[in-house]
Amino acid sequence: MNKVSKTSNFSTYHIFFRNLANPLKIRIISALEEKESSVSDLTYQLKVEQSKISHALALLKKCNIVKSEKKGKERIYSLNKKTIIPLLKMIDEHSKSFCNCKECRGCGK
Amino acid sequence: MNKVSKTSNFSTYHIFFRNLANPLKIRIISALEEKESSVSDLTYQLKVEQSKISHALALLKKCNIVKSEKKGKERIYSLNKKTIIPLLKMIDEHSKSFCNCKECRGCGK
DNA sequence: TATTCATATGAAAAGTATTTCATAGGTATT
DNA sequence: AATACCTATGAAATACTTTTCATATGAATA
Repeated sequence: MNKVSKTSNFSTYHIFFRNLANPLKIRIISALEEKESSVSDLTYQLKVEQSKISHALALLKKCNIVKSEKKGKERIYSLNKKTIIPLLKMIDEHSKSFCNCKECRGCGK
Repeated sequence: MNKVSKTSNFSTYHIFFRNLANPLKIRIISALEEKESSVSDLTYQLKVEQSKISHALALLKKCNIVKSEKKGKERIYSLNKKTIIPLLKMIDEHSKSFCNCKECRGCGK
């Protein structure tokens, strides 16, 4: 394995990026960027069924994109901003540098 | 849509991160980090069927992770290092900060 | 221009991830 | 301790991605 993967490995990348390749999880990340929320908060804000939110959060937590803490019967989720915000900004920059036409979103045309 | 997504959008993230959530595409990225290569080079280096490589490269190109130029009947692919190298390094850092046990690769335990 | 080499592409099959739905496990409240 | 509320979880169904395989396109060469 070469440079980029010395310290990490393919599975790590896979489990991490899978989350970011999913629109619902990105919506959750966006919501948590604004303010930490409980599962039911997210359910209400995003108008998405509770178990979808829970399943998604479980995967996000697995690679530490979010963390949670108990608060009574609720569970408050918050974004691990340190990595994720700069990372998404990088992609924003990246795609701004290239084509962003409606059809393809980054075709390079 | 909120902060992170002002300049980008869910589709952009999706198409971009989908690539990085795929082991073969990560292998291709790793190979191209070392040196630019033609499709048949990659086919040989990675011991992977040609059409798999081509399909993968097409998706990587779609969001400008790689670019290509013609050279006779070959097509030389190279990595758009500016974004991708720092980005992968960020994930390496991120997962180093957390658990990295064999079973879960980032469970937070 | 026929042939060969390199790459791309379409579509069905195979593989993988998410969604759905029913239900279970905690915690607070009565 | 019964009930209500909040969240998690398992498994089947659905949706999505990648792989496979056959073939097409395009460039070089004999």
